Amino acid sequence: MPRPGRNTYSDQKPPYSYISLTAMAIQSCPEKMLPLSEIYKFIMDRFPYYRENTQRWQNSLRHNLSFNDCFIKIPRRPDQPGKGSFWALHPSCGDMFENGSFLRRRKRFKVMMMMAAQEHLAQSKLSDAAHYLQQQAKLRLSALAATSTHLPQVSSYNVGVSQPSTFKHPFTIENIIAREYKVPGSQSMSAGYQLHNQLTAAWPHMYNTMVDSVSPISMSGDYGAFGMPLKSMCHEGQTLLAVPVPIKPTPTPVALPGGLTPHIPAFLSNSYRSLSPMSPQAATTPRETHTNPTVQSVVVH
DNA sequence: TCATGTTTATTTCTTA
DNA sequence: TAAGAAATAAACATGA
Repeated sequence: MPRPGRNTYSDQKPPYSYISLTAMAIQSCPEKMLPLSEIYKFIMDRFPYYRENTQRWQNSLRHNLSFNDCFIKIPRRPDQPGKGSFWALHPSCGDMFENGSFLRRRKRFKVMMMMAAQEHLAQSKLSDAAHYLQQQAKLRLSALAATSTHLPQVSSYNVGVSQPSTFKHPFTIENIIAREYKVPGSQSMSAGYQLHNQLTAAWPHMYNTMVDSVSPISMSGDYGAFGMPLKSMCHEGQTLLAVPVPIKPTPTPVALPGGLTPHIPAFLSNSYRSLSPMSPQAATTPRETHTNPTVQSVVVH
């Protein structure tokens, strides 16, 4: 963490968007989910810039949480009294910032299922939308289960083991944060894995049942395919189909306005180094995710 | 009452 | 220059 003074975040706006700041906060905690107040606290603790004009940026941050599909709201359990819900990262949004810029994402992370359903309807007027949605829900469940089990491999990077075939670019949100915020027993867990646990813990009777048995899933009522209350998993009119769109490389690292060398917070410094042309990761992983796009990560949950 | 959450509108900025 | 992402503002609803 930079010390207060000139050219630090005390008097400069950090080169991170609210989305990335929020993602950092969420990823920094072992549970991979935080209430709004804790997200505020994380940001203010680490970025003095945000200790002022709190009303302004906190409103923006709340807007981002609601507006962006990369954030999902997790209701508190009855035994977790408190105000507001927990916020977590969508399991499929880990490579949002893979171009190295925390200021702008490659493409807005969008979840869509209703849109897909509508398109489906448009193409086939005879189709039954409810049946279609039900099938989508089944697919999502299968994919979620798969995601939850394979994602942890991703963070093997963090513990210094050799790269598995599922190696993921180090410049992902989970990798950015994980290095510095390793928590015993959780350092090898990815957001997706964590989310699985969150959901299991929060709604065991729904989640476990649904994952275990691919029985027909009702898309009506209060709960969705994740065993989560539907409203908490998707916004109205949105879908759960995660479709980050392919992007073009943006190899240049983030530079602060005025050509200053970015003063990287300690918990990000490793990631920044990984952007260096001399960095082994940067040198040996020439944007493999372009060819692998994101789109391959299109999650038909 | 206040924190939280949603939504809409507008402006600014970056990138193709 | 247009499109899209992000920032900002504001109105409103809800719940502790």
